Amino acid sequence: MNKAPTDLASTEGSATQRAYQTLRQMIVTGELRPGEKLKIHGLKDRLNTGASPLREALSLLTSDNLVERHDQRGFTTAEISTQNFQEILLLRSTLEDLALRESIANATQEWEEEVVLSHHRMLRAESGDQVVFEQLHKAFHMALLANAASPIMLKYCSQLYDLNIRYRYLAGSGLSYQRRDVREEHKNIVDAVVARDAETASIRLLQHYKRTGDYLAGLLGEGKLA
Amino acid sequence: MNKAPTDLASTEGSATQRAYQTLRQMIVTGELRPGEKLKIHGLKDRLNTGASPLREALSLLTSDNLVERHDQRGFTTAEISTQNFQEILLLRSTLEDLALRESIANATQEWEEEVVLSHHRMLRAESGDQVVFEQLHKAFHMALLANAASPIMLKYCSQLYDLNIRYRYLAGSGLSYQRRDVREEHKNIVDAVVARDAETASIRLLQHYKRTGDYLAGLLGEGKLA
DNA sequence: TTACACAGAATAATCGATATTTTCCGCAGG
DNA sequence: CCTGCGGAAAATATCGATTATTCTGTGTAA
Repeated sequence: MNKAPTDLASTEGSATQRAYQTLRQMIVTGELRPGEKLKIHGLKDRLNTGASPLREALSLLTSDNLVERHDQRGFTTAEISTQNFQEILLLRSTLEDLALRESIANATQEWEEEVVLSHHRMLRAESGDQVVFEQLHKAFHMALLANAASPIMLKYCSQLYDLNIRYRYLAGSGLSYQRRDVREEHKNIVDAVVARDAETASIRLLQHYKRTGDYLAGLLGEGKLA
Repeated sequence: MNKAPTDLASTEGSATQRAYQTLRQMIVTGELRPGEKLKIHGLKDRLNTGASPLREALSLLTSDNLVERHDQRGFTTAEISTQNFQEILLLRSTLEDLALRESIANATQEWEEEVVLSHHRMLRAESGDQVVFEQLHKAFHMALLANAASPIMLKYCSQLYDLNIRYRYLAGSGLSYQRRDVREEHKNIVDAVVARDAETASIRLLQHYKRTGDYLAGLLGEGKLA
């Protein structure tokens, strides 16, 4: 049980890169609470790395809206609020709608196969570790959009996805009972994509977001976020 | 004549913050060319600051899509391309449309006055220094959106604005002949805002972007970007 | 001629120590 | 009781030097 939280990929990539991945994961999963102060010294020990890579990693996370930088008084994780959540939902819906349509407009066989594959992988991991599942879930959703030749938009979508999933983690796993509906929704999206029906695919994707969004917003409103 | 290019606000704020502002300006105005390698050592001298603040500033710029980070082989400024330009234009149009409508929906007297003021300030600086004018131009456009209670969206709009204006700088000042039309367009947008007519304001704003966009895209296509 | 390997130089990344700034707490004065 | 003012303690930010990595050019062998 004493695997340090930073052991992922012990020496792969730069120290900055490792710190970045680790911190991002810790924030998204709620291991670092919203609004929590991120003290350099403390994290230095926890991730056993130097201050420079740490600060760099935190700077990178700032642009992902996961960390706030307060000049001369350090870093904190981003706060949460219903407003923030609603904004993320709106932006996500807007941008993913665009991206999905572009993706379908450029449809190729490789891309279609990649969508099917990532969907399958996600299904297979459904009963396993939540963190693994969520990674594959993200991979699936990004695969839907990946065929859009718009790097900035995809980057935004990825960021917004993480911001959104953070709320899901904070809500705990009490939402697994929905799994069955969600599964059906995913399946329907894939079907529409394979049929190259952008209109239907988009409507289904947005509904999918709206539903889980409403559910989470409900929890948020009740102050039930852990 | 000794003032280094970094002397702006000699000791105001942190070294990181200063480096960030300076570098951003240098990239946006084209003083640092697209795709140019950003060597830490060289910049250290130019901005006379240490390596740590520099790296941090570059990390921050990465999230603004102005700098690319290549793990273990340094930083470069972002490349330009017509695709990139078109993507920026599309995202900008989409997001600013949303933001402007929200802004108008929340309209207050203070906000309205702020719009009028920033418009006036921009007009006044029209014949002065290009850099000053561009700053006020940005201030005006951001003022239009500022009443939207959506921080992430505003951040994206600000980033996209800078990415866009970079192309304008790269195209040189050969576009000043349009000034008169643009002036009229600005005026019309302000009028629609004051009238709280979201539909008209949005249409005018998007047309405004489309026009300057088409013009710049034309230059880009001809390879005329300095 | 091309492919490969290697050494040396250049550059990036990181660390440890120092300087600077903020925060916190107790105390005096209103 | 509240407010404002030091001054120590903590934390941040920065620097200079060290370490690790990548790049470059040259020579050798197939």
